[in-house]
Amino acid sequence: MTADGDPPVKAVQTSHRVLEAIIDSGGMTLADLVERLEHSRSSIHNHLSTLTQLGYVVKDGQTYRASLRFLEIGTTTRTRFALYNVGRAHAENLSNATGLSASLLVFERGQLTCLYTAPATGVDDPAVATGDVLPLHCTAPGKAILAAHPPEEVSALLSESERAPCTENTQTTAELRETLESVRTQGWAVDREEWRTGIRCIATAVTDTNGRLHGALCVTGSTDALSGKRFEQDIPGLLISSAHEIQSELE
Amino acid sequence: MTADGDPPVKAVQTSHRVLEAIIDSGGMTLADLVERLEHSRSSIHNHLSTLTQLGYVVKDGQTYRASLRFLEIGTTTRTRFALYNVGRAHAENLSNATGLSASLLVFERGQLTCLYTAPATGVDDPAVATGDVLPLHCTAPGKAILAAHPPEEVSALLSESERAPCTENTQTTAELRETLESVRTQGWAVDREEWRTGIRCIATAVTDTNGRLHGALCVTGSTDALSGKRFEQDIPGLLISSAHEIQSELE
DNA sequence: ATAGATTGTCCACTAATAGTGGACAGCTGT
DNA sequence: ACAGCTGTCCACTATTAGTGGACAATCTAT
Repeated sequence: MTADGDPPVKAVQTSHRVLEAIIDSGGMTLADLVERLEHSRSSIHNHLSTLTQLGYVVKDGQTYRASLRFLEIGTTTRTRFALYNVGRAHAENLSNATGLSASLLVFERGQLTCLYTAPATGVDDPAVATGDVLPLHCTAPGKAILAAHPPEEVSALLSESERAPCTENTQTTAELRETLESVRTQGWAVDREEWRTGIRCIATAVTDTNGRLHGALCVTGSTDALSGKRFEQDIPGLLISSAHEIQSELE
Repeated sequence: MTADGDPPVKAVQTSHRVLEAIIDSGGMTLADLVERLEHSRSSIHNHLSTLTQLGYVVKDGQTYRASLRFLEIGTTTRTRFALYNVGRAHAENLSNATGLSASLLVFERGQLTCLYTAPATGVDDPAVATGDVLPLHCTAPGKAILAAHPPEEVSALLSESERAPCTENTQTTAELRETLESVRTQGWAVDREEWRTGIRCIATAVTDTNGRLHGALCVTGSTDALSGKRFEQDIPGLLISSAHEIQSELE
């Protein structure tokens, strides 16, 4: 899937490398790119002008950056997910009912990507925002997705992503294995500051009426907003019933 | 800018064509692509597996579709816009104050792209949503952007986009020219069902304290929610003051 | 305004490869 | 079992991606 080995069309790969460098530096100049990538200046310039001409890159003064084409394509792609179209309204309701941020997530290419977050009122910068990619091993939605797969596949799924601890609370692989077992019987997964300090999360997998896995639904909040009976019972109850509502509307 | 003529790196162009076909059909099979594009089956398959390996495309059963990588990159790119980071909260406030949907838009590559929409409460599907691309000549934010440019550049900007009428109310180019003049003196632009029937919109350009154009702010609603004194005075007043607040925070 | 740095463009050259068409195995769903 | 489509491989050739260097154009800061 995300196999290594050079792709068949190598020119596309080098354009990809140029793009990657631009993206995760937030904008680079030609000279910077020549320095970072192992290609001649003319070659990089050719790729830059190709990407610019095709609309993927924009030149701001001297620096090149990714264009808003990606946002356009991304939001278009999002509407192809039934989980998004059906689940958005339910995420809003869940957010209102709990006072927490509620997110829809999809498992694709071995990655967990957030399709949509209904932010809690007053929260301008939720921990999980639209477009964010979350680790599988230390987040509630990640565990919910893992638990929805056959146990023998789990280690393969984990090898794709990093398994590095994110906080001092991140579970070890052995702990995780036990946790997944209880997630399967319990029906929901939790994350107690295992990903980000001060952040707790509760999640459940979302399947359609045929049992096909569509993704996950989760609520996120600070540890003090998510504790005690609320954390153990009330919120999970609301979460599960939201997931069931979505399930009945899928397909 | 969006100049024609083949880009220097042609393999990237053909990958681009494959991607385009996939995107605006919402997913295609190999056979379909071979039929639509003028390339051999092996070649298209090579591009498909390259794009898949690099993470831009995903195979669902037999059909290829764009991946959520675009959403990830798109939302990352969005955070590089000061207008987004500063304006989001103001758009929320404006939406609450007016009961309408409020959007932030940016002019890039001759296109007007919506960075963010704060939907009116109860509206699940706003007319202008995040990632949407709007025409310049028949929308309020489009006119606001056009009016922010020197008059002699306007026709060049319009030639990039289509100038086709969208509804029976769409202004002719001559009417538009006069309108832009009054937008410049008045400070805001309107759209009376010129783009979508039943939809009205009011917009203003947003500049920073140095006069640099960052984009536009607009509110959108149904014609019955946007009429009379509200449409002529109240809403424009709120809009302009929101824009001034944003301006003072930019830079 | 001027100087220094960076970028856009062009060129000649070569090793590399994108693209073709066909063949065959593997998978999928009827 | 069968038909249809996909993944993979192959040999071949015209094309081209990539190199390095040169010069003009453009931008930036003094």
